[in-house]
Amino acid sequence: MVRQMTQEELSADSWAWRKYGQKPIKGSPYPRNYYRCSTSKGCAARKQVERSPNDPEIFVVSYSGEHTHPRPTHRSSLAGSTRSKFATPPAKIGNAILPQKGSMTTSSSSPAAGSSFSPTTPSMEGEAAALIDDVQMAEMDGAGDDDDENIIMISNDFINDDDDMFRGFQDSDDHSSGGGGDFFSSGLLSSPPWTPTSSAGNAAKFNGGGGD
DNA sequence: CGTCTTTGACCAGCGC
DNA sequence: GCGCTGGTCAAAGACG
Repeated sequence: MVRQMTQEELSADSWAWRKYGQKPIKGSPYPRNYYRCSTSKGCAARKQVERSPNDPEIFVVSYSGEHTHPRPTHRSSLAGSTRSKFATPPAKIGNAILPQKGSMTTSSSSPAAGSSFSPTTPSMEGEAAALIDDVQMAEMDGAGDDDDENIIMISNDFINDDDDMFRGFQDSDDHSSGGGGDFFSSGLLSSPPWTPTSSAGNAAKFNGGGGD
């Protein structure tokens, strides 16, 4: 399953992922990060996260494998799971960072902005989840004719899972509808890139953007 | 102390 | 066979 999501959506992933690798990918200015489910030891679920070359605010996430355990509700038992270190402040990733190709083949240690990020287990679950709920609703409203501009679904299992997950936050929806805008005007994102009105532009960007 | 991230090394697949 | 590329391993250090 391949999915494109924003950093907020990435952060709202309620699974516990442990990073086990990062590699620079040829053709992409951003490295690819490899995560493995750390909730259960024998869980075979994995995901790969890389930034979209066309839009650095969009993360291309590839899921593989199946979780062999139910979705964790609390991760407090994990020692280091609460660390939410955003190494690169996402405020200015939209512009002004044009990665220079050349010297990131072997030495990926250069802390070029956006080279590393940690979407694992943020401490803002409730708010983010409620926000994502709005996102999903917006997708439902605006993406009726255009199937997939930001989110490409290959498997329906995760859709159902997300539905179940978000349904739990429905009751806290009031503050996200009224104050949801504050989230974006507070510096993280000036405007959500996936509003229905801008979907056409995104679709054009992904299809004919000429990224290759 | 347990789990995390980081990061270079290692391995397998592929094209020439 | 060789080199390139992508995926994984594992040691070392950091964090709560």
